Amino acid sequence: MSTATIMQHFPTFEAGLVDEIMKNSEIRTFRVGDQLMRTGQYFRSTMLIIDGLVKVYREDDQGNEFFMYYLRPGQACALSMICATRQETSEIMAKAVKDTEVIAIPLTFMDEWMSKYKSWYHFVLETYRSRFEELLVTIDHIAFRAMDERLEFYLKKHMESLHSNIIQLSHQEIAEELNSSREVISRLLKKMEQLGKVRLHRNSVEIIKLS
Amino acid sequence: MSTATIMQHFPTFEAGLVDEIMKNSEIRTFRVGDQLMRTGQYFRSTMLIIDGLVKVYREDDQGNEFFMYYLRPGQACALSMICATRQETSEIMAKAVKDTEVIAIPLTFMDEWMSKYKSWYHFVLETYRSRFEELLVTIDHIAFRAMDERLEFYLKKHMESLHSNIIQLSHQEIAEELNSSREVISRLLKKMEQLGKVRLHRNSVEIIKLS
DNA sequence: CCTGTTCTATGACTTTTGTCACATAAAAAG
DNA sequence: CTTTTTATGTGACAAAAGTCATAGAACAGG
Repeated sequence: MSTATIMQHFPTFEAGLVDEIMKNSEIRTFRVGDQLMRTGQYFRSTMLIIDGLVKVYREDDQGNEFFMYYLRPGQACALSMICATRQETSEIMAKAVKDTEVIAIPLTFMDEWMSKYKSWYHFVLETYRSRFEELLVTIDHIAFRAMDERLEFYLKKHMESLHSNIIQLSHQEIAEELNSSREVISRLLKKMEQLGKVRLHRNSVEIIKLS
Repeated sequence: MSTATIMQHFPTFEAGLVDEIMKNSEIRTFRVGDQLMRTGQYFRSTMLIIDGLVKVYREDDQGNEFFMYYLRPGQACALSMICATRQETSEIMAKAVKDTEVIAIPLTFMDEWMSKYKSWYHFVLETYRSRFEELLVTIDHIAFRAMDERLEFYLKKHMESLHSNIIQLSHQEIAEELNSSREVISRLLKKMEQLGKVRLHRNSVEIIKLS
């Protein structure tokens, strides 16, 4: 790991903090599909994303995975930052959707850095705030919107995060992430295709123009 | 406001912090139904609940109110604590369901106290963590559960928070908080009554035994 | 190529939830 | 003690979403 890598993705971090990160943390790499974090697992470190893309899910007891939001380079998992004091387990699952590199920082440094580095303090609070707001938006959608709107929103988020108008997922996979069923998603996508919003291919959806 | 009042509800706060709170904050009281916070409003202070009970909602653009969680004495609104730096507006609405007293602390003290008082620092992080987890549980319910289960869970939370097995709400009001319709709630409650789980009265639901 | 597997399409049906209409019951107002 | 208002109960129906069954299309591996 180089100083430049950290500074590139976390430009607000002051020099002393960058040094400490260099000294005390390690790089971990995950391949597409790997889980960075499992439901029920104990946290040992905070992970800062420096490359790739991560999807964060909430799981229920029957193993259903509900997609909540993306983590991009320059971001971090909010939950892992705060479980420092009480040794808590993860309430969420996170999965790499591109090959991903993270900086893993042992939780023992959290409290110390919070008071020592203003930039770290602001980063942690901002991480919490932004993840909280993502959750609120997620709640909006499942509480107030019907499946067709949720699907469109899902495709839009996906497109923005992957910087691609082609979504490499089967209808089955999309259905699971929205906690719906394959047939429902197939039908809604078909309707969207007829409206010229998408084009459907095997294992992928090409986005033409969303409202 | 007395030192004792603060120490009673926030026993972890150290003496210096209690003094600062006494010096720099004011008590505000709200009657049943009053809004402590409106969607779109600017934050000017953080509010610590010392008496009463507050419900926190997410609103959509059509004015639907979706109930998320309760705030009890000893707790605080997570969002208001973190919007200190960037002057952000509220993403939520909070309403008193009992006559409520809060300590209103101007946001200008947030950063200073975070580094000065360990107990404040832990309180803020713990507030964030616990509200985050409440939101995750909320998401579980709307994503994975059907209305009958959500209704039972709603009644259970209500009962725990109000320390009463009688819920003083009309079917209409319950329906609005679950973003459902009056008829659906009436029918589900009727079914629950037949199963001996509740007894129905005008403008109230008496909880007998929930699963 | 052929063959088995996976993915998608779609009709028919069920269940759940939401809506409309109207009846009845309970409380409030006069 | 009426009248009016508000809350609840319920049947009938509509719409959305989930399930089942089945067929065909696309691909993968020999």
